[in-house]
Amino acid sequence: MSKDSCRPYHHGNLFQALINTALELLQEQGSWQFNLREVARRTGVSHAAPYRHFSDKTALLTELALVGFDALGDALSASRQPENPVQQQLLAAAMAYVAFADANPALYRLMFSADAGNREDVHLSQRAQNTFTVVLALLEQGRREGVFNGKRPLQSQALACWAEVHGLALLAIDGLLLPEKVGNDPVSAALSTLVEGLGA
Amino acid sequence: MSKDSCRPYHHGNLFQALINTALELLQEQGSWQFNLREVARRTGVSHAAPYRHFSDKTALLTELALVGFDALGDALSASRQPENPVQQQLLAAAMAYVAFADANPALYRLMFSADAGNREDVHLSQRAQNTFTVVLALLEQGRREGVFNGKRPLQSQALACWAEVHGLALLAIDGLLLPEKVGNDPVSAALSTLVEGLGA
DNA sequence: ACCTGAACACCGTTCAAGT
DNA sequence: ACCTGAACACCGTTCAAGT
Repeated sequence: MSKDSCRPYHHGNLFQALINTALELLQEQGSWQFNLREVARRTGVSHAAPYRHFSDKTALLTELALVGFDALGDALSASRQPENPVQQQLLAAAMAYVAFADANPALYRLMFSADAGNREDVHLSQRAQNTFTVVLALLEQGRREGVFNGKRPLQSQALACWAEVHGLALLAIDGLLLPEKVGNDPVSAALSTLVEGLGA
Repeated sequence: MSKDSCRPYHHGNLFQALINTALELLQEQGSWQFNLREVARRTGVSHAAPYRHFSDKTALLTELALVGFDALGDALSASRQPENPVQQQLLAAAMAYVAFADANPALYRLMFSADAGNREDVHLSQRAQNTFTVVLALLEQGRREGVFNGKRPLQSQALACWAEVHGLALLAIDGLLLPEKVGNDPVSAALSTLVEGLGA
């Protein structure tokens, strides 16, 4: 995309290049257990170069997770169809969510694993909370329209939705959603069960 | 517990001793990213000794996951109170489930992470399915008693329950259930929302 | 200002020996 | 039959130099 793309870095933006390579490795190896040395190798720099841009392997992983949350946010935005009834909107958002996780399993896992090196990174848990916000908005709309009930606190219902979707995403990623056992569209079926509980 | 517990292994059952040490490290470090060498060290054997009992670090991890599933099964059994109405039983089982995950975060994560080295270990996914079975039984009972509806296929409802509980467990583990935002008992509140969807 | 090469400590794994 | 010690390849990280 830039003027001379034969040797894009070495004095271009190695920062981005490293992130891209790392995303590739994440996808290929199915986990964040790749080595920094190979990231460097694949990017065409010495194994010490990344340390000029990331203090740590953990720092790289954190950056990847942030990219992931942005991408998830974009996917959810893209799936929005405000002209539909709220139930359908909620379903559609949930399907888009699970589809994202299914398409980027290692990235999705990384986003949520305090396991990695993610510790209590404020940025991360805040972005995770943003996902939560999307659900909240739809639930509020549903209540205003009288489609959803107010039996439970709004926050509880939102949490129920998020947990459901998060759980389905992870079960899907880990190959625990066997279609023979659970029907050909387990996700929408399971979600419908939940949405019924929200009905007025 | 055996006759001479001063030096329990060296010629006792090193197999079990290694597993126990590994479980400790798992709990302490909060992830399966400990090293085999330290497991050996803490167990009082050379770093090569474990390879006499486990072909691999992955093999050890798989064993830990199996232990975990057994423990989870025990926890669920212990929480059974057949005299209560089904909704309460379902709630109680779910609470026990989340409590287990909360008490053994790293172990619970390991149990479900294809991430580790768990690959498609048949034993594991089968034990995971067993958890699923418990839910199925309760749902069936609920239907027989006319307390739960049959709007959706049984399998879908069971999946919805499992995903909900799995999702809550992981959100709890990863510290995303902030009590200020979500009430003092987010889990039971979220679950109630789901159970309402099952009502006849 | 950014990158390289050598170096350090450490880990997973193997294997020839030891008891 | 089970364990040890040395050894190998490899990784994360650092740092003195290079441009």
